[in-house]
Amino acid sequence: MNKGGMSAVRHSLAHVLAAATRRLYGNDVKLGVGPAIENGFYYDMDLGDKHLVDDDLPKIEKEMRKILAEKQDFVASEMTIAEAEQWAKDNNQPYKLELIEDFKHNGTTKAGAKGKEQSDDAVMSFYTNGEFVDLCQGGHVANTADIPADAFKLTKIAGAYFRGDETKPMMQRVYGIAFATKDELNDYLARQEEAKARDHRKLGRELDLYATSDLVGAGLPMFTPRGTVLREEIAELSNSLREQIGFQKVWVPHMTKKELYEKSGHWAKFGGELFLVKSQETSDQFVLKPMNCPHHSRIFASQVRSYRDMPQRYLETTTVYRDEKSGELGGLSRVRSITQDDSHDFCRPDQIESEISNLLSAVKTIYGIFDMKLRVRLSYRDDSDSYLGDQALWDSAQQQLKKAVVELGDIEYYEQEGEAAFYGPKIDFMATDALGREHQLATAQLDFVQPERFELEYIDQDGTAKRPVMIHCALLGSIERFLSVYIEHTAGKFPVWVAPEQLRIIKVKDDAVIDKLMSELEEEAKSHHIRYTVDDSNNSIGKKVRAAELYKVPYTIVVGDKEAESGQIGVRIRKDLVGDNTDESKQFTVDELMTAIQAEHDQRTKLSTL
RNA sequence: GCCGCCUUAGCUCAGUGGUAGAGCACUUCCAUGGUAAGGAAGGGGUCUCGAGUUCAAGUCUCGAAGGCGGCUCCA
Repeated sequence: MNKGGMSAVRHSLAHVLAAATRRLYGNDVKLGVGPAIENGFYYDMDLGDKHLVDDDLPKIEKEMRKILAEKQDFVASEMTIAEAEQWAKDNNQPYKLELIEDFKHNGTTKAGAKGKEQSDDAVMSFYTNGEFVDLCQGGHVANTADIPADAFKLTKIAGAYFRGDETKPMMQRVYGIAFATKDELNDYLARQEEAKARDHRKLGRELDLYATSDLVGAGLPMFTPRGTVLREEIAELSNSLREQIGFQKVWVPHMTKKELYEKSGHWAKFGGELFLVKSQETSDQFVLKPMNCPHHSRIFASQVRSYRDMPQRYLETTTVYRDEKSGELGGLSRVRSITQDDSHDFCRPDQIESEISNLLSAVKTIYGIFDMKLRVRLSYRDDSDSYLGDQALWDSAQQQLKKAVVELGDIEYYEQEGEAAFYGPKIDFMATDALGREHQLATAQLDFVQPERFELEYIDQDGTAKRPVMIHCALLGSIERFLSVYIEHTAGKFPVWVAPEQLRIIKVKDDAVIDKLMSELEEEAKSHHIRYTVDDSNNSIGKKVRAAELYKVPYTIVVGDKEAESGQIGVRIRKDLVGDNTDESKQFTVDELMTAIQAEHDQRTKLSTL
């Protein structure tokens, strides 16, 4: 196999997939596009009235293996555009025809791309393997026998608009994965299994963290006592980090007249996503707040601000409501009630760098505590005129952003033009989880437009009114989405400081002496502010230990005659907390145990000191 | 929103037109226990909802709601 070999294998497999589907379902199968993708390939097909279902995949896969065994050569050929058009018409391939037309007019088949008109003698390339002919740019293996027959698998069927355009017909996309060897395929499948086992929706149920109800509605999760501990510990961490850099808590109501968003410009842009609330008393039209910045800007504007008062830093961890399209909801990662750890920093233009610098160190600290690696993207404007605000302000702000990132040090960053919001440049943080997946969670965005729209001002040294810059920032993004990531990152094995239940006390049997020790343990746990539960149920010890294991409780103790006599307690510590050299016989006195757990609990406070 | 699949006990799931099931969980009883499931009995269902086909519907058809996968990766 030559260089870039897997890409050729995957692309060739897409052709074999289409060829096999045709053999099974006839040449009427209309073809869309069939590229190689990361780890695999897909082909978009339109089977007319026939709809592929999951059970069809093994049949197609079998046919594909037959084609591989036939050792078909991939043969390149060319046609002029006119010949290609005729070929598409003769073979009833409307989607291919559309691609050819695009090529004819733009010199590329890329959707929406603009290029130059092609001359009549321009040619397009075709590839033939066996009886299967396809318009194709190339990048194939020489022969189907070059494709490892035991290292690919069709995985799923999905609907996909032709070229991702929702005005175009919906086709059926068959996905497959493909690797160089069977071992790599199996590794990949094993990783998928691991991801499935860690799925936050599964763990959310098993660990009793959140619940949903049809009566409440889609995308509106509720948090159980355990889940609420998680939420609040994490929110409190974010709050305290921001308080350390001068942010102050504020509070705003959850509904507002829609005029606020007309003024901010959000009504025009996001109106369709707002939940409307109708007053039965007045004619006012209210909405559930979809963001907090307009409110916070009203707090800023509630007094005359001097340059000495700047910056004004507000923080609020609060829920906003957005009516996402129903198909985009799922678990905790996409919801309609979104709790943001929102912050708004109103500062002078010359304060951007120091403010950003503070926020950056808060972000770095919090992801350090979560044990997630961070990568930073600096998103700048490009030369187009789709950005609002003064060019000089943009230039200065972008320089200050970069300076703050560089001075923070020890963090990977890259710059990208054209990725800024229309209202200002921003910094996006990509966090990597334990399975190597990247998630965009924290952001810091500059905003030159809202201060303008709300006519925010402060009085400068020279007595004139100046416009502040607004910085939107969230360390976690949304608590719900963050939790979905964090649950999967930790596989539910939460560090002690955030664990909903830190200690489980299992009672062996009813007995006066044991009960006395139990009371002592409970008193001590309370005075050390440890989150504990007592299991005095009528079950076997083994079963009670198992229950504690399944809940991934960090510390479990069994209290019976032995403990009551010796005053020493053997502690079962969750495996990931002790490493490999498990010393299960380690004995503690009651006081040693409680002090040790409290120390673990307090670790967060120490870590989160900037 | 659109395409496909799914929805049966609190949970995970069997049940292919003819009397609603299992395991776990729950309750009670027995066992008084020693670090990942002790034993027995019991309670629990408008088969998501609505309409239709049929002598008969959990099962077939249509619609709604909810869930899952997907809808940018250059022929």
